Amino acid sequence: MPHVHVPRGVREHLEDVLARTSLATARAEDPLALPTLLPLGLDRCRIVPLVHDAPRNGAQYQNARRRGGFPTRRRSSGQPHAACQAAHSRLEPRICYEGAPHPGMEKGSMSYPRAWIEEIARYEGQDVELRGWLEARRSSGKLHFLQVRDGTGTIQCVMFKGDVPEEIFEEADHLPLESSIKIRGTVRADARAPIGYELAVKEMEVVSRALPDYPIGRKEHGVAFLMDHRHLWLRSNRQRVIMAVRHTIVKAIRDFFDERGFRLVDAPIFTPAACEGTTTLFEVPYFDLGHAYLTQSGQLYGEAAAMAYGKIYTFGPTFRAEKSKTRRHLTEFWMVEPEVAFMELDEDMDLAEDFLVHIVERVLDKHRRDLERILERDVSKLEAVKKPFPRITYDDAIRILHEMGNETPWGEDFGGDEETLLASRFDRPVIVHRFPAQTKAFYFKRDPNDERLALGMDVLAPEGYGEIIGGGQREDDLDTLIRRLEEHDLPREPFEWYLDLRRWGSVPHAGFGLGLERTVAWICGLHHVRETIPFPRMMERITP
RNA sequence: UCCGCGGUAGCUCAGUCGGUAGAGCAGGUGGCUGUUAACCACCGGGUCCGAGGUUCGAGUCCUCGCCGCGGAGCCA
Repeated sequence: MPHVHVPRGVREHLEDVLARTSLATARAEDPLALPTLLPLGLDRCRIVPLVHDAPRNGAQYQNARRRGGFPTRRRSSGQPHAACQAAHSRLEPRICYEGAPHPGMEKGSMSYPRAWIEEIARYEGQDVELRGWLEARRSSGKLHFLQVRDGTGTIQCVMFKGDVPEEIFEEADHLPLESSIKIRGTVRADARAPIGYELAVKEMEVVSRALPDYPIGRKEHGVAFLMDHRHLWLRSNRQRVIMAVRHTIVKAIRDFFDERGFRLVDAPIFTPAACEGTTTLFEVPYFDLGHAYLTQSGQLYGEAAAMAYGKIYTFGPTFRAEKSKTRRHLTEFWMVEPEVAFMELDEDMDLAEDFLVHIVERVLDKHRRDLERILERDVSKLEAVKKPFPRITYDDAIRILHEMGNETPWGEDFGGDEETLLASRFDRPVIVHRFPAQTKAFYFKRDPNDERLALGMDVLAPEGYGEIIGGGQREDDLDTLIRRLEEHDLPREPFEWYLDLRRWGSVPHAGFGLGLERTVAWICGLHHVRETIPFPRMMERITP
């Protein structure tokens, strides 16, 4: 077998879905890769069509097939599966793994197997039961188009007057939107259907009739209204995709570190004092000990863990009581923070770079179609996220800003405007390093070549999404660190344990923090981070 | 905390110079066998954010207050 390239991500994706379900459907970016997937145990693959795809890969597909590269499942009749034939003629191929029954394929009502819309292609020509919610209805007298959503997707169900009992047809005409239903019929491919498949309805059963006034309509809504109805807004197609991308990013983050041997260490949420001192903390009563604070960073604990286990990451919620009312801020957000012993600033930047490239690749691999079609994201902007990222010093950045007419004086930190300006000079994330020490927290190590500078680095996302990563090398000398605490006017007592890390086997070490919500907003191309988390917590919003 | 914008039907909004409160969607009724945010006809739907003021007359002008949104600072 000739050497063929396995597209990055396909293998991981298949393994991922196979771990989750035993019936997997995955896209193959490059049909030539299929033969190499066989050793993975995918020897029972078949090709199914994606009807709504443009036939742009048809020629490539045909070519691969002539070379005998495609495993094709045949029915017991010996005839190629109808879906395979369709794929052969004009459509982009999909890999479909046939294994043990899907956990969701438990027997549906009345002997119809239950199907999920996400995998509806699998059931073409078969009778199935869908369980979901009535999302929209278009009616044409003796013909209803019922748009049904089951959480994995939306499908058009076609109900002809003669095909169902009269009272069911009447019921379908008046059933309020968002009523929950079980609907049974035959899955068939049809170019007129929005997703290429539709259900020819034979039976419908109402599980719960909704009130007639579902608040979220088919037309536009204001942000405030939608936020008030966040619990219902999550049902929309757009929010479904955003939450799916968030999930993929979380998984990509975990996989990235797990595959590199990092230990996951959970930092506490209740902390005795400020980690960085300057920012505002949420204070909560704590028994006889007075007050505790909600963590604003797991980093100090991450450093302790790195001294114990070498390379670690923390991943959890973080709280900031800053009165920030901007599109980039939440009071509760998720942050992942790797920390590595014996690592210095340059390697820290290498790690951040590999990390972001990995995340973007995984999202593109899994969600390219949804990003383009539902979120209207320009994915070419994401495809540009390749190594190496430009690395500029703070001094360079100031020089560039001055060239562009921004007069930020040396020594000041960058605001949103400066970040956007800088990022606009590059087509991929840009790393800014070696900041003036006074702009950074007490624990940053100084640049041995210039005491005014801290060995910190920020990664600025393109397109004005701002700082998504902040990190750097930590001060590892005991006496210097004690001096820094004094300079920052911080109490020493709560930091004694932290100082211990420098008393017994101190080593150079570095790490960074990545804001999950900002990353999701950037990758999805969202205007505001509040859409990236199911129930955002903001300065003036704590419900729903 | 500061600066800017806004608050009119269930939702999104229009409302001219101060002169009887409007549209689309949603809801209801009827029509239509391939719709794609379906379409067509008809119907119901209002504390114009609140309080006070100017005026013959205030959704509209003025003052104060409340709420929301965006931005700054700070940060991921």
